[in-house]
Amino acid sequence: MPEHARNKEQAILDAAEREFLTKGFDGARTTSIAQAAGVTHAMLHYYFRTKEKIFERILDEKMRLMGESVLTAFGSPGLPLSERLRQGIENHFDFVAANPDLPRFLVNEVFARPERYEAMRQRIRWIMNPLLADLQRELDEAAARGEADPADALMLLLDVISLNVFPFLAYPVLEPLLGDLAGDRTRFFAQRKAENLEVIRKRLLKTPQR
Amino acid sequence: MPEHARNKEQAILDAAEREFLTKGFDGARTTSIAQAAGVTHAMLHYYFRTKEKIFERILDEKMRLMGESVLTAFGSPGLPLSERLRQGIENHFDFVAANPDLPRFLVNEVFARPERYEAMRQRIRWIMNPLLADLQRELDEAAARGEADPADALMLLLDVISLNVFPFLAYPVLEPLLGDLAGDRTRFFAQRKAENLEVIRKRLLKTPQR
DNA sequence: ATTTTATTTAACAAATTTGTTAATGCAAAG
DNA sequence: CTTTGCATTAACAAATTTGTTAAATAAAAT
Repeated sequence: MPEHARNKEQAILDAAEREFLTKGFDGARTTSIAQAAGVTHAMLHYYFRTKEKIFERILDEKMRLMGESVLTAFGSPGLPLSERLRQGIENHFDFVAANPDLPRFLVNEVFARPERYEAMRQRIRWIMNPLLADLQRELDEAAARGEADPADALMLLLDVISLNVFPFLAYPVLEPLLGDLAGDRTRFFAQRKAENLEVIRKRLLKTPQR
Repeated sequence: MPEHARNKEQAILDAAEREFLTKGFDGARTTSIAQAAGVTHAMLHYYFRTKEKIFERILDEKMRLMGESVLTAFGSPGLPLSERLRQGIENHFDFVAANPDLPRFLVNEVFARPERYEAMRQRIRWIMNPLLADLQRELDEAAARGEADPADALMLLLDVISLNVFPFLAYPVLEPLLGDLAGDRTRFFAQRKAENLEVIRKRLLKTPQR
């Protein structure tokens, strides 16, 4: 493929990513994408045929990125469990912080059109099930050694992801409540990260109570 | 206002709620709303002028409902802190379970168009700040009595809401990972509720460790 | 009963949006 | 140099979607 074409094709994809990520499929306009990419809107159809096809390219890429982020965040075997979890939470949190509109995009488009998601189910399993099995084994071993309470790996991972992702989704609603942190996005999210680490750390503590 | 008109107006609002909640503002079609309500689409404009105005009615109502749900869930003073939290988590979880597409709707529409939200900032503060202050006082007292670790009320509440809401947002992505729970939505969410209670309970435990 | 007001319908219109197409330019291969 | 194929543009078209309007109908008031 010629160089200048590749550039335009990529320019369109870049513009489409911004447009779809911020406005969703229904809110996105192919003319806006073309304008942002600096091409006539006929070029979009020349390269990608339809709006739907451009969208699929972006959605696939983002789904892959999201799955990969969880995998790379928590996939550090060889470390002690508590350290592995600490690093996993931090890495995952930082990833979400660097891609703050990714979760909303995926939640929306996947939830709104499950048929689009069908193709990904298998892939999600392939990626996540080994990680979950590995994590479960470590959790069981730690519990057997009396270092931690028993825990279900999926539930624990969902705890982490919920705590890491949701504050980014809800930030506009939270911001008026922040008091001295209001307006200071960075400081608020630093505090959230610490809180999430603490919550998960305590979740695993062995406690005789109750 | 005559009875039959009130009925049609209400039928339109009911249909609009379903349409907007499932498809969002951009994806919603006024003709679909009219059809679902059993009226010609001109009636929509007769009663509400514009699509935007119908949407605002729905959005306002849902924002109010959401704020109210948090308030009523956790607003039971007079109980011991741990019991108040337990009831709060359960009530809030049950509310989300009964309105599973509400969070996605609000996250979307509010995040996508912050200008729409401006009017609500003040109201959110009025509703939430007293609750937070009250909860903070109880947390401080419990900590002073040595019954719990110190905690920030807003952070704790955000823990709860994150844990309660996110699994509903992410369910389509989670479902392929559920193993023996796959397909059994009810059982999965029962387990989530128990997990969330446990996470928050442990979050407050006084621990000498670290 | 008549007038007045509110409700409803069908037809229309304007704007937007996605997608097509035919003509043109341009670069490389032969 | 010419031919071939890809890239690009401008103009167009079809479909959709929101909103309007004038006329018809029903209801309420006098």
